[in-house]
Amino acid sequence: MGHLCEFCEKQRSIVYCQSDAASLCLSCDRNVHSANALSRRHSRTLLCERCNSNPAVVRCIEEKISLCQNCDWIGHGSSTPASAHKKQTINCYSGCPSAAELSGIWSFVLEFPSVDDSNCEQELGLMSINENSVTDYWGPPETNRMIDLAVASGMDDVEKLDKSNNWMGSSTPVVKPMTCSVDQPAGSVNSKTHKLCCPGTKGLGLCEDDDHYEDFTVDDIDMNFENYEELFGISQNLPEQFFENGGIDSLFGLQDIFATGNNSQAESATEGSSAGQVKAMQPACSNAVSADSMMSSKTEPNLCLPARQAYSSFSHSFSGMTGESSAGDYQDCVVSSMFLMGEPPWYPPSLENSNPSASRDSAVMRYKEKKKTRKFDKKIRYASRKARADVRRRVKGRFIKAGESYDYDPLCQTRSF
DNA sequence: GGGTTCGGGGACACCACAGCCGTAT
DNA sequence: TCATACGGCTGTGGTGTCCCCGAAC
Repeated sequence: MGHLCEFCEKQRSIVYCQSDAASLCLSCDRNVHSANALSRRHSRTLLCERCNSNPAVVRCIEEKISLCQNCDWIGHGSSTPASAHKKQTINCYSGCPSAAELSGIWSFVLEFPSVDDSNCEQELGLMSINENSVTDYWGPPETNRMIDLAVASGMDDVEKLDKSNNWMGSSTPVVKPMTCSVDQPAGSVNSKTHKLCCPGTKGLGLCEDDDHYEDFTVDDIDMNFENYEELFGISQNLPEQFFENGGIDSLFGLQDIFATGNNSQAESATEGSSAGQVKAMQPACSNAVSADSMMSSKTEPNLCLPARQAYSSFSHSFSGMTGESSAGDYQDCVVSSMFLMGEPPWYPPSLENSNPSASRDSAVMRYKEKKKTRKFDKKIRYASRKARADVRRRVKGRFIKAGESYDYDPLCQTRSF
C-alpha cells in the first residue's frame, strides 16, 4: 500500500501533480483538476512507486514499477543487475483524461484501480495528446531556448509563452515527455548522458535520442538558468564541452579540491553549514560527489575569486532550500542533477583555460543577476490567487485598487501615467 | 586586535482582493 | 441537523526599506 491520496486521504495516490506538489489518487486527480481551466493546465504524471514522493519519469517494464529518477538511478544503476531492464518513458499530462485515455498515454495504466469516469466526462475533450510534441518540444536550438525559459517558469509561463511567442506554432503541448532515455540502462552516465534530463517537478526534459542530445538543453527549473549560453556566454556546444570539462565545478574551479585529494577538507568544512541539509537528503548515489562537499568547497582558498563569488552565490542558493525539500526538489536543478548523476565527470578543466577571465566575470555577473530573480521553496497553495496576483496592477510593487492609476501592469508592461 | 564605515544581500512589510473558514442565525 | 449569511483571515507578486554580516580601512 503506497501513500494515501493527499486529497481524499483514502485511496492510494497514483499521480503526482507538479503544480500542486501533491500526490493524488486518479479519482481525486480528475476531480481536482476538472475544477477550472487553470487547474486543468496542471501537469501531472505518475507517482514514483518506490519512494512515493517524487514524480515518476520511467517505468521499468520488467519490474512493472514506475520510478522517479532518483529511484531509477538507485535501482537501475550501471552497477546493479537491473541496469539492463527495459524501461518506458512516462509522459506527463494535463487536462482531465479518463482512465482509458490514460491508458493511451501509459499502456500500463490498465493495471491501475478503476476510476469513476462519471465526474468528468464532459471534460474529456480537454484532454489532448500531442504525439508530435516530443519533436516539437525539442525543436531547433533557438526554440529550445524559449522552451527552457518556459520550463523553468512552470506551466503557467509555458502558456504565456505559447500565447506571446507562439513558440510551437500550435496550441499548448499537453503531454510533455518526461525525461530520460528510453530503454537506456539507468545510471549509465556517459558522454551522452551528460546531457542532463531533469525530471523536475515543474519542468520536464527529454533525452530521447541523439538528435535531441545535439539540441541539448538543460532543464534548469529552480536554478532558473535559462540556458548555459545565456548564463555563461559561451557557445551552444557548451553542454558537451561543459561536461567534458568537468561541469559547473570546473567552471567554478572546484575540481581543484578534488583533484588534490582535498575531499576531507571539503567535507569537514561542511559541518555546521546550511549545506548540511543537502547532505541529509543526499540520495544514495555512491559515486556521486556529495553536494555538501561541493558546497563546502566555497571555503576552499584555492578557488579563484570570481569562482568563489559565483560559487558562494551558488551555495547560497542551495542553502535556501529548506529541510522540507525532497530529493526530487534537487532534481529540479541542473546542478543537483549533476550531484545525483551516477558518474559525475570530474575531469580536469580546460574550459577555464579556454575562456578569458573577463568572460568568466561577466558570466558570474549574469549568474548573479539570475540569482536575484530566483525563488525558492515557493509553493503556490492557491493557484487562483496567484492568477489574480499575476495580472494585478501595481504601484511600486504594491497592489492598487481597481481603476486607480498604476505604474506596472503585468499584462502589458505599461503604465497608466 | 578593536572600532568604524561601506556595500551586498536576505528578510520582511506593504498593497487589494477573491476565496477560504469559522461562527451565528 | 442542515442551509445560509456574515465577517475575519489568508495568500498572492513586485518593490522598497531595514537590518545583518563581512570586508576594508
